[in-house]
Amino acid sequence: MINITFPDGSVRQYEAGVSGYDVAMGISPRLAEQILAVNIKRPDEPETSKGTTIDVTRPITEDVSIRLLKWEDDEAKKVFWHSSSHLMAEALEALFPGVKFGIGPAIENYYDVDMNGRTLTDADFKAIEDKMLEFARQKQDFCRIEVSKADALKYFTEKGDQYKQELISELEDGTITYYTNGQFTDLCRGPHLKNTEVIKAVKVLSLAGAYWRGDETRNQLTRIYGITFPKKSLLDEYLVVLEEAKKRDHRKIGKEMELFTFSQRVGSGLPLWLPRGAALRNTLQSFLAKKQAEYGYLPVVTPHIGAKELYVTSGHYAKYGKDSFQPIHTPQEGEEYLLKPMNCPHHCEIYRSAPRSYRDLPLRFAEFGTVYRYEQSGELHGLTRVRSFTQDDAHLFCRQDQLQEEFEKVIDLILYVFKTLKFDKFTAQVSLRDPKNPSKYIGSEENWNKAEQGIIDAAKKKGLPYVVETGEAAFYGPKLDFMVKDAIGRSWQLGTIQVDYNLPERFELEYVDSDGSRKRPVMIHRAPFGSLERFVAVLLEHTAGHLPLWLHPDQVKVLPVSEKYADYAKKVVNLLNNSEIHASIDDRNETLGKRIRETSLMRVPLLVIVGEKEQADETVSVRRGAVDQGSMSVPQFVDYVRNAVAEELAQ
RNA sequence: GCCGGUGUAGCUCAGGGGUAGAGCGCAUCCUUGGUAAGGAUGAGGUCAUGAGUUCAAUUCCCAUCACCGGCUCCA
Repeated sequence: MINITFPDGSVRQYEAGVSGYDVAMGISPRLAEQILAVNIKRPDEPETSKGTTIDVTRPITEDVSIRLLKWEDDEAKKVFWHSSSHLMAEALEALFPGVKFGIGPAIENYYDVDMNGRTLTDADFKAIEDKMLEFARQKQDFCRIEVSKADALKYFTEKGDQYKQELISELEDGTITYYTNGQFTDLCRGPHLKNTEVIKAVKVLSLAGAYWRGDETRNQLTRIYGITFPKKSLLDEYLVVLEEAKKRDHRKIGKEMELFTFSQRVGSGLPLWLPRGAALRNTLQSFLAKKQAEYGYLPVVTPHIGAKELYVTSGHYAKYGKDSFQPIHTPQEGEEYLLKPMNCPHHCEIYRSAPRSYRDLPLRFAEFGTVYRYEQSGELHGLTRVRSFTQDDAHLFCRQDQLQEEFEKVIDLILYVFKTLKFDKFTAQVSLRDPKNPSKYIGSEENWNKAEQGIIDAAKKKGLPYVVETGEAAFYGPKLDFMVKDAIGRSWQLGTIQVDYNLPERFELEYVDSDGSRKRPVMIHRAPFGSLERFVAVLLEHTAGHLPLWLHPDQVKVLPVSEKYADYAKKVVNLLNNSEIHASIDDRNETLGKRIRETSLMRVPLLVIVGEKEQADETVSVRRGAVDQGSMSVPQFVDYVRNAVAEELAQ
């Protein structure tokens, strides 16, 4: 007999070998129907362990704590979708004999397949969905089978599936399992559903190419994305959510709000900022510039090009020269210049422009620097990935004993920016070297260790929850990145802080220490927004374009109802302009309702209606968003707007 | 760069071998004291670009470019 502990703490005895399904059945048949998987945890596992998720039919042979997982549990969803991947593979094999399978992982809803030369298009989706549903209704059981490595290799060799062969050859004998459903057998660790019956709603979503094992030099497989649910209504809801998310797409909002555009003639990945977008950018820039001034940053300005030699010195040329915009040549001297892909080398030269004393440090050079990077055509994406973008860049040069404090102050600054803009759902990511690939990086082992430890210490000290990603470091140093998700859940890097011991060496940067000796400063690269372009994009998606009042490029609209009030309206505009509040006047003869509708589509947060019927000359009626604020005198109104902006900034 | 898709009026899109349509928007007028109001009239398009097949191409074929979803990459 074994003891099974339930989440409420109660313990029941069962025969060894009892399954999760049996346990559930003992409680109620209805529950047994609902559970998709079971999570078990042995008493000797540590507190933090999440236990192991297994098939509901797997025998349980020892004392465990048990959780019966229903659709509502994320672990159960994974099992459900993983089983759906197998169902899709079965459908594909039935429809297109000879296809070979790569990987259909549990965490994402896709399967990579080699279509054996056949091209799949979205016209095939319906057939795949129908076949999947057909198989699902057959109530195919998922059977777990343990096999030897030799047998497994033999099976997939005969089947001609080189991908599974490769996977198996890397596995250890004795740990290999198959799962079979219907006519389909797959190498798989599991766990899976009891049977396919619960899969009621199926949608094949999209196709993509994906390199086998993420390696550009290897075969490209067809990745088929899909989604399944235990109820049709859940699928419908999911599709609605997707549609809603598309409405928050910054490319759509940017067009509607007339913030930015692209021109085929200017070139792809080169954004054109329209007047309203430029106003938004400027507001963001001055917001940050003001804060940076408080933190002791010194604004600098550098050119958009630099001699090739500059980047040879920095090491960027060796690393990225071939994949960059190619050098600009001069007509006579045969000089070569590069469009600047980053500001750091220029700032290093500013540091070098004068002898520096330990008393001068830290020096913090800040620049809204526009940089140009040749991104592969397929990688371009709205404003989040472009070929010309403006970094809110700064480089801090400090002594080793100042590093920790400076780094922490940068974290404070970034948190301040994120908080003010209400980015509460960010992830801090510590990006370290890939220890398996040392040739990717420049600089000494010792410096890397120092820099990596410094970042981790600072993040810990600031109480920042972070995840560690190895292999994500820049080639010259480790990073602390702030990641934020867009409308449909894609993760983008915004703020970044990087510790760098390498560039100071390459540029032979020095300062004279208190004992008269020459020392090398440490450098911190940092950008709270990351880039204005990407930041605006994510900001728009987070707010669905309903920007905070203080940020809005068209904060106030003044709308005279009829022409006879035009003079008065102009007076209001002047007053507003003098109070540094943006206002515009539009005296086209249109109905008020129409104008309100239009401005709400434009997401103007504050609307002033001038010259309404019974109003005396000295009052305006004010609407904030959808809420009527009543009538107020013009000076009252100016105060009102000032206060509203201050309120938003203070929050 | 790679795989798949898309490119028709300001926007969202339909159409299809005989040089184009809808809804919304826009303009003018009428109606209406109102929060996405109604009516009438009208202006907008070398159907992404280039070459080809054809008596005839926006429609079919090919190439290019741009964009969309992924992969790879991301200083």
